[in-house]
Formats: sequence, structure tokens, C-alpha cells
Amino acid sequence: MSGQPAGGGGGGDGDLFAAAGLEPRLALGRQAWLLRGRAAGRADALLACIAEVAGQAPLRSLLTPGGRRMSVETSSCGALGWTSGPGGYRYQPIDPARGLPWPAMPGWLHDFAAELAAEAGFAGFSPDSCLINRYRPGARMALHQDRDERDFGQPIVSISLGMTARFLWGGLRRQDKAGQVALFHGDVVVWGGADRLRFHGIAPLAGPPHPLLGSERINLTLRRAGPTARAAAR
DNA sequence: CAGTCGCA
DNA sequence: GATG
Repeated sequence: MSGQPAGGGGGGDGDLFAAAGLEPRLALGRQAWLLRGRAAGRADALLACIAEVAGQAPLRSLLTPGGRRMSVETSSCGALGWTSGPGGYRYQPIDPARGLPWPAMPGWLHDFAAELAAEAGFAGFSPDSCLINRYRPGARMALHQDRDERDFGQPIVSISLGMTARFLWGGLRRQDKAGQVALFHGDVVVWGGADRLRFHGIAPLAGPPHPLLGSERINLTLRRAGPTARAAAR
């Protein structure tokens, strides 16, 4: 993987965002890209998917291993769902709140995430987990690494919907100072390779409601949590 | 401990 | 670097 974005694939919204003074693609690192507005055209399908998943596996606020309640509300779809509790962070095939498997990840969502990853230079991405995080005003995500996945060779694909958020983008060490970048409805961030373990987070949500979603922001994070064919063969 | 939280 |  080169870490360079493959050409094209801007979805046709590039000019609109450029006209608003925003780069269509912002490099957050050697192998980390913000694809501005790239998912805006899929918002309706994404929101319908979120409603469908939440209807089966309701959004709920989880406890950290230290016993604090997280301010975001979480659910998942796909073969594995991310959970947190006194036992630690886990990917599990069964939703512990219901004792049932997580709702399936729609094929088109899998393929869309793979397409986004490819545009950021990561060919062959095949996510098995889609974490859904809902932020209401005041909700935040402290700086953290995504490190509960089996294969750090696989990238992370993050899709923002609804209210604008301030994305905190740090370094490989917790004490590295984090920069900030605004994430708008439809923005996509993809990171992997050398940037796979970068600390990141979301500042407390604030600001005006979004026309479509009102006073909330929903983030979809697509990951390969379980083993890949390549990792399993080693 | 830390995918928290808030202060210096 | 304290606290739930």
C-alpha cells in the first residue's frame, strides 16, 4: 500500500467544497486522509441503515473499564461489535445487551467502506465491524488509540453525519499534542499504515443543529476487527 | 486503569 | 494526575 490516494473517486462534490474554501482531500499524515464530503451523497442510505440497526440493537451508553459512563451512545453491525465494560474493551460476535448477534452489515456498506479505503491508498479492505456512535451536545471522545483489532495492517474508515465536530488528531504517544480539524456532515477520514495507531478523539459536541439530523452527530467507524486471511495464514 | 475528566 |  502506497499511502497515496488513488486518483478520481471524489464523488463529484469536490468543486462544491473547494468553492467553500475547503480542500477536497486533506492529508492528516503520510497515510491518513480526510475525504471532504465524500459520503454526503450516501447520507440517506447511511441514515436508513443506522435506523435499522438501532431498531434491533439499540444505542446504549457503555461503561469504561474504569467504571465511568461514556458520553456517546453506541451500537454495532457486522460480524463483530465493539463493547466496553468492567472486563475491558472487546469485539464480540454477540451483543451482550440482547444475547443475540449484531445486525448484519449491509453489503453495500462493506463495499462503500472498501472503496473509501482504496481511495486513501488501502486496497483490499474488508471490514467485519461497523461501530455506530451517537453524539449529543456535550458528548465527547477522549484521545485514544484503536488497538483492539487483530490486524493493524488494516485501516480505519470513519464517516461523519450530522452536526459538525472538532476532530482531535494526535500522535503515536498519548502525550503528543493533538491538532484539531472540523469534521462536517459527509466527511470521511481514513487512516492506516504508519498512522494506524495515532491517538484521536472528538471535542465536546457543540454548535447549531444539523438540518437533517437535528442536535446530534453520528459517526460510523468501519474496521477489520477479526483476523484477515493473510494474518490467519501466518 | 483511562474509548474519563478537569485543572494548572 | 485524580477519581469513579
